[in-house]
Amino acid sequence: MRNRITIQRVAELANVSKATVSRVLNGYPHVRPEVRDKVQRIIDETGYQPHNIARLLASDRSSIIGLAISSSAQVVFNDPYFPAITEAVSKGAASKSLVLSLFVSYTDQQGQDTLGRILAGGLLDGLLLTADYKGISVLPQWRQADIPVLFIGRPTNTVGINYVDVDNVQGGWLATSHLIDLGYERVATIGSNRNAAGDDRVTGYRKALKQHGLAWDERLVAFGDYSPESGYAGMQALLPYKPQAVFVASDTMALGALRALREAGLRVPEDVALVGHDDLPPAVQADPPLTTVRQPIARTGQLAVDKLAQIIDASEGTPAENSVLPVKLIVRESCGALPAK
Amino acid sequence: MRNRITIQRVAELANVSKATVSRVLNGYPHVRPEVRDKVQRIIDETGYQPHNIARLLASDRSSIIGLAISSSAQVVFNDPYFPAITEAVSKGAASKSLVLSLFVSYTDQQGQDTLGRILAGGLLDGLLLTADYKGISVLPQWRQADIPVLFIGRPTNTVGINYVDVDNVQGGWLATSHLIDLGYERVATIGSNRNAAGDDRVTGYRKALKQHGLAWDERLVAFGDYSPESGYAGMQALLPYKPQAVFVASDTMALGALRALREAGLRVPEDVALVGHDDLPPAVQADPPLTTVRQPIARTGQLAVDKLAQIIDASEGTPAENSVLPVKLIVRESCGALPAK
DNA sequence: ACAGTAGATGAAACCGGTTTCAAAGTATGG
DNA sequence: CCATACTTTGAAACCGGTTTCATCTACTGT
Repeated sequence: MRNRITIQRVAELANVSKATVSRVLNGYPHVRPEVRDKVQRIIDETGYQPHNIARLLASDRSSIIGLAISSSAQVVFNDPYFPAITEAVSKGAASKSLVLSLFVSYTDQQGQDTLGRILAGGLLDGLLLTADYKGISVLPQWRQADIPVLFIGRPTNTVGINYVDVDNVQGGWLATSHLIDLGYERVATIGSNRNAAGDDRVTGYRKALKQHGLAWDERLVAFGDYSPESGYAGMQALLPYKPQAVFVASDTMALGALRALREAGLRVPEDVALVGHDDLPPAVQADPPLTTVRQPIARTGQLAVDKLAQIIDASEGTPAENSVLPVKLIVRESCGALPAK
Repeated sequence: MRNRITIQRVAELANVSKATVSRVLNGYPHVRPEVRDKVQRIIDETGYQPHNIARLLASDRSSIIGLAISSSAQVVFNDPYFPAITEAVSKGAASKSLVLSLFVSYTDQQGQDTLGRILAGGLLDGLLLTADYKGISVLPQWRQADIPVLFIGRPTNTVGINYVDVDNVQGGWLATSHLIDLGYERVATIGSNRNAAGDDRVTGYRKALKQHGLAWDERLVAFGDYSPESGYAGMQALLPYKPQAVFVASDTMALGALRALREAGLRVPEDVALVGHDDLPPAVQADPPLTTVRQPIARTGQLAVDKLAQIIDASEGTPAENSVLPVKLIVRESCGALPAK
């Protein structure tokens, strides 16, 4: 960097020592107001900006957090959930003056190597991980780096790890109860067993059935992998058993399910009612617009950053208190509660 | 960091100086093979990892590049283009051992502040910017930081700035020509004038018309903002003028257009043929699947990283040579060239 | 008026690497 | 066999901040 202004230069101009400038910079006490003002003026006049890297080295803090998005293969950004959470985390980080670095596909070999190297290099103050697949657990890399880690979504096979999650059981329950309350009796589901969220939503479905005195019928339960194709296949598997209503555990799968219904010549909601989950943009665009369960993604992202920052600051007593955010039913046309437009 | 192994410790264990270890680490010459081996052995045994931050400070290189995604309001990650390019850039960065940091919404006030601070702090070696809106130009922040910058997509009002783009003129031309070749005569378009890509696609459309001796009819041209809603509105505006075929300048808008057609009781492609642009996942999921122009997004991302890295390394003679990647027509059902399934 | 203490300040060490430079060692050529 | 050049190596400076610690000043209470 050619001739950047350094703290030394500012100190000279203000006739004080580097230490004093540093104190002003960081708002520390023990500086006389007039000195503080003078230094501040010089800083403003020169447009001095502290050199991040140098600051990091000295303070052993980088103010950089990582967001690692798992996923095998191409699925990554196909589900709009990931972009949404990424955006939310990005904004959360900005609001706390943290820099966000992004790692896509940390589960494949190259991703692991990259991430491992970064972690060992001490660049990151903390790491957020999306727990979107079962089997994600504490990988050796970050166990060794002992860096603060927080999962977004509940990891399945790891205890003592902090996470921020939404209440997926409630999601499944809300959707299913709504359908039952509307009078449907053969209520099916297209769930997923790929991750904890999928399990939870099915649990909510089951809970609602039980509570309303309906029996669990294996043939009315299909499983998918959050892709539209799997929703399509799931619906085709359900059709022979004549469901009156279906809770689809993700909007993305619901789009596939819609297509299967259309191809089978069935109308939504007249012949089969549908409720999705997530309330991502495609839900509104669908034909008919999807009744769905809204996850507070923006809040999830912000909260994840806040909690991670908190863990980083605490450094010692890791506050193992996890957060589960509530979800909310959004009624549109696909469930039959509203008249079609 | 508690008790990390430092270069000093490695040097002691190997009975050499820090300088020598540094040479081994960076593969510099002037180290006797046996010394090199010994140092390497110690490094392996201890699992030593150089401290990134310290290295950065000393070498004035961070190996961190930024990706700034512009956009006002909520639009950001609604168009699957952004997630796709983000993923591509992320992988590109990983393949070059660069760390990627992400800045969403760099055009609003907070985003600008954040980015400005980071740039001035000298944390980033280079910056990639998505040129998705007209009016994005060289902001004072990075002009001052004089950091290497590369646009993804062609910026409209800036010269002498490097960019990587896809051949949008060709895209518009391919789509329109295809429709004309299929025998449609009233070929409309839903374009966009929000960015250079939009302009170019319309230019391609116009070029194809001219080349086939068809007249430009103002009433057959609508403009949108890449949202499904604007595609919907655009199609409604076109319908009174009875287009036989429409080139929609993005798949996302095409989805909206499809909905407008369905609501008008028109079948695709029997009544109106459609060609989209981008070939993002929704194109395949659409009903009917969209004929569209495929942009090589993965390659764009990788190329952008490569070029940025090149500019960073060159430091002096900025190679102002820009790249424009070719696009390709993908024929599916919405254009009527194939029989419906 | 004076001991005691709190506040303000600067010098210097430090963070963990890279890079320069001088010195020592080794090979080459006349 | 000696002058010359080239390779190998380590000591020390350096990158630009933060933090410790000692010193000096000013204020408190008696």
